[in-house]
Amino acid sequence: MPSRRYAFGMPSNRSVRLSDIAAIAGVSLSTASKALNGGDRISAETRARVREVAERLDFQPNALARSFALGRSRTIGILTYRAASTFAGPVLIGAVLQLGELQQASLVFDEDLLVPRQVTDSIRALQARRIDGLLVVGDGHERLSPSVTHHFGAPVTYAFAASDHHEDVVYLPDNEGAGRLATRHLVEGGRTRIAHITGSRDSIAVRLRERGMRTELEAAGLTQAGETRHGSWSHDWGARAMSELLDSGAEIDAIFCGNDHIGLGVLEVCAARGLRVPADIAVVGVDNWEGIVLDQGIRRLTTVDLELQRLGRLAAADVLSPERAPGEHLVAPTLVLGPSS
Amino acid sequence: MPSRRYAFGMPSNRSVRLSDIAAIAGVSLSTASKALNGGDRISAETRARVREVAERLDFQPNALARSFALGRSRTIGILTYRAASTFAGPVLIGAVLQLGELQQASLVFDEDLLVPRQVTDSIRALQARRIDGLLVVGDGHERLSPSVTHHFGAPVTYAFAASDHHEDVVYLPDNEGAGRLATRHLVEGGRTRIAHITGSRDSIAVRLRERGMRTELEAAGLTQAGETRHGSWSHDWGARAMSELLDSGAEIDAIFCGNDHIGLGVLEVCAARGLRVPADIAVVGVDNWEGIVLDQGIRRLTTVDLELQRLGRLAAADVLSPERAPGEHLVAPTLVLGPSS
DNA sequence: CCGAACTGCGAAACCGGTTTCGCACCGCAA
DNA sequence: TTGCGGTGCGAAACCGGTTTCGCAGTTCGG
Repeated sequence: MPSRRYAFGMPSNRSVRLSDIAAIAGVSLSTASKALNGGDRISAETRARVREVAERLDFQPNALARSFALGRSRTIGILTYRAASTFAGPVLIGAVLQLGELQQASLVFDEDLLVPRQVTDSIRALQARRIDGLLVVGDGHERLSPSVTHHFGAPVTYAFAASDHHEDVVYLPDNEGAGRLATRHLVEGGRTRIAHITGSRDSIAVRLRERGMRTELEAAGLTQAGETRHGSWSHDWGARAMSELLDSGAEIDAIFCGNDHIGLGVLEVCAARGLRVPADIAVVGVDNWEGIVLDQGIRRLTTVDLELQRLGRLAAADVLSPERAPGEHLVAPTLVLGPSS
Repeated sequence: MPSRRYAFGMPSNRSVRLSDIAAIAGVSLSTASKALNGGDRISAETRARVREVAERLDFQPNALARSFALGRSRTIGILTYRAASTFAGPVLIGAVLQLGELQQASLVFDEDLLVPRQVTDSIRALQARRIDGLLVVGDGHERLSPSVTHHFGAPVTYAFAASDHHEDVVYLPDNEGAGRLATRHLVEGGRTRIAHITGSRDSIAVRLRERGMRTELEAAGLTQAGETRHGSWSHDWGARAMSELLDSGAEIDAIFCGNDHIGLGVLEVCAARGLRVPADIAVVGVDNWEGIVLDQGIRRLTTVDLELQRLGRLAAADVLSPERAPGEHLVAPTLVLGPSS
């Protein structure tokens, strides 16, 4: 961002109104409005004349007046649950950026969806602002979000949150697809002895990723190398599980890790034991924890990106879409290649 | 988020208007307005009666009509430069959450501030929406952002961006303070031989953090252990620099790392060489890359959090503040304790 | 040649608040 | 009693668009 000023007019003390355009073009207010908004029952010449004048005077209709007249605020409400968290953050950013591209403002309330009193207040505030739609951003689909759809006349979409009402429109990451994608990548790389180290069995995401792995292994006619090792999402767990796995004498040529913390722990053990990655062992994680890498040489792990930001964008676009399909929409994950496979 | 519905009224097909309140309370529109908005020249009894009616009918003034009448959109524009990046993201999230708490909508345009054409379009769109203020979110203060302040009648604040106009209101992380904070923490822990491994000398942040370290060392009557090692922000560089440092035979009991990638690389080398952390060597990073840790046992590094989200909040609140002080505002970093010190 | 249908345009209502300003009424001092 | 300032309230203007509907003029078919 080098120093630079943009050639651009100062904001005039009194902005151009539609009535100014009408007067100069020699037509009435209603005709000018129709000319600019593409209404019918107007001659081509008149339309052209009005548009020419509007262009010349750099007419920008007052969005406030327009919103008032049309009853549409061009604002989408966003109800988040711990938006600052690692995973909800990208969803929120994607949503807000997408809405901006669609010229929609975002009104974000971050509430604990567990506290009805707070949610009630937020809902009232959103209703008063006459929002054109609502996006509910959760914290994954480990738990169900209470449906708020029935409070609004405007469309409601759930992102990264499983609503407890099955007719709601819901966008979720495809965890099972992530398991398939990682496994397929390893299989296509010629790996045949693939182990799995992941988080707690209580997590729905863990079970879905496992299932995806199993599906893909079966499709390839392979069996998993040993039992899945369940633990926590931490680096330490990844290192410990990997050590145990190696100590057990299991023959493995690849590890699918439930997330990148675990994956980095696995990498550390490989380095310490002199195993070459990816020559001896390939490692794939999930989450793209290392993020968008600008500098070269930072990324260490091949990983599956759940595309949370894109999920936010899709869900936000959905709120404004004329055709909305009820039910769950899974967002396809992508493979991010790193030096570990 | 357990399954649960909120007791709450359906949106009525026709919402309550101020005229309804006025009619029921037996007063005129203007009186009703004054009663609710706290205007003067109205008796206490009338005010109470009107308010009671409004309360009873659950009156919520139409925000669109109000905005139109007052000419204030209750919307703040946000102009970002690569909002999806690792560092700008938290700033944006903080800003958006803060604005929500202040009942302000956010209109976000993510543009390449290098391309005047795009910025010009965004500025026009923001002007047309009659935004009440503008927040410009940059990508740190490595480069100057072109000032757009003069395009708007509304207040403009720069967050995580150094404007090229010195009278602009700018919020930046206190990188020098981060260097001081990390160093002081090590000194107070009894460390006396502190080395520094960091990123490229070209980076302003690198130089500021170095300066902070130097200041604090001098205050403690210490000297830095060896020369600062400049490289990249990567894990690999951290590991390599640490190995070289140890091979050189330098006596050190602490490392201040320019960021957490480097810090984690350093930790890995310590583990490989059998150095006990923090007994033999303390390590401190910057960025809080490991983020908000919910599970126990995930964090490995003591680090300095630059409080980017809080920076976003402060800058957003500043836009709406009646008293805005021109110039740079530095946001104080915080120390996040981990097992490495 | 006449009536119906269609075309192009404008007067006016409407969206729902806020704010100005004038009127009626009151108490109080001269 | 008169004059004056202050109080409580309401009629009406205003914010700047969109939309309805009616009128005049034209075309066209019978």
